[in-house]
Amino acid sequence: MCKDNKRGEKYGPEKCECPSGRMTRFTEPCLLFFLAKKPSYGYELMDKLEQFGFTEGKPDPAMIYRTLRYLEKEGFVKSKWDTGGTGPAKRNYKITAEGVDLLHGWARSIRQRKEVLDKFIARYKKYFKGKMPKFQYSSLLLTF
Amino acid sequence: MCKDNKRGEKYGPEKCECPSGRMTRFTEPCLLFFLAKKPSYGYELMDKLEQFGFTEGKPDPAMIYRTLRYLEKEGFVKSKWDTGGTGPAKRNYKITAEGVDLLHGWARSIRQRKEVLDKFIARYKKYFKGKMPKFQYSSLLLTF
DNA sequence: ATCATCTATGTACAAATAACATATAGGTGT
DNA sequence: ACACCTATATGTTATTTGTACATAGATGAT
Repeated sequence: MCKDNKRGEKYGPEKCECPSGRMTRFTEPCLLFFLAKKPSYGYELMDKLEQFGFTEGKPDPAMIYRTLRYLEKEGFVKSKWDTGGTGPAKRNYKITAEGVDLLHGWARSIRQRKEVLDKFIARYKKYFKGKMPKFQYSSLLLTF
Repeated sequence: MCKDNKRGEKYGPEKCECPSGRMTRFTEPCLLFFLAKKPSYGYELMDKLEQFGFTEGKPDPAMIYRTLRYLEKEGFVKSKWDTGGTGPAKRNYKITAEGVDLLHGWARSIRQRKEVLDKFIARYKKYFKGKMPKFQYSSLLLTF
């Protein structure tokens, strides 16, 4: 993410042009997907998220733990303390049938979202073809 | 959007399984794109946004007008009152060179985002191939 | 053995973003 | 005069994410 980003604050006085670089609403489906493949725990899942573009010095732990506890509260995952193995105790999560359903819902939404982005990019390309510039906002990570 | 959606409130007491159906952070790039093609004004732009999936009884006017004023404050667009024509006066917006640059930045981010979504969908498909279910969360619009 | 470091989970608070409700006002048709 | 459509705008709340920090067991080095 752009270090000088003050732009998030759209409705306040700050000023910076770069988009904010969030992984908006993407943590939850990713966690569900990884848990669908294999039970795991927060700290390990944090690393796996890098596969989906959460690359900036690791995804925020707060986000991961919060999301996991939320998912458990709603019955989409279940956890048990795992005191075996090395290091501090881990909270091991398994996905439930409801969680798998939710993941399917997410997949569907993500596909729709992707199609909208495709459409945007197609129109953008069509309009700007030929006059593609060197980008000014170059080092941005994901914006939304 | 799902009418019963109470799920946005993830960290509160409410409960509903459906993703929230927002057009997260997409208004700004869309507005910039339309203005790059042709000067326009808020009310007209509102209609055009439906082309990109803002279908639910029109996108929130507050969102459009606030984004436009934000963009003007930062110099990405400029406006003039247009009192000619029928009906109340319109505030006609034109994109600036800086605005076009910002649009390119957005396009880049959107492309990156799209690639992440592609990757997610590919892995999801690979893992669930064969066992694709009838979706339980069926009537969702865009989630993020 | 105490200190630094890594693993692991978590909370509190603040900032950013979007949604919802409402206000204002000119124009058009009846 | 009235309803209705166009057009812009603001205030407040709800939702989501980010930043900072707290806790604590294990491991290895001095």
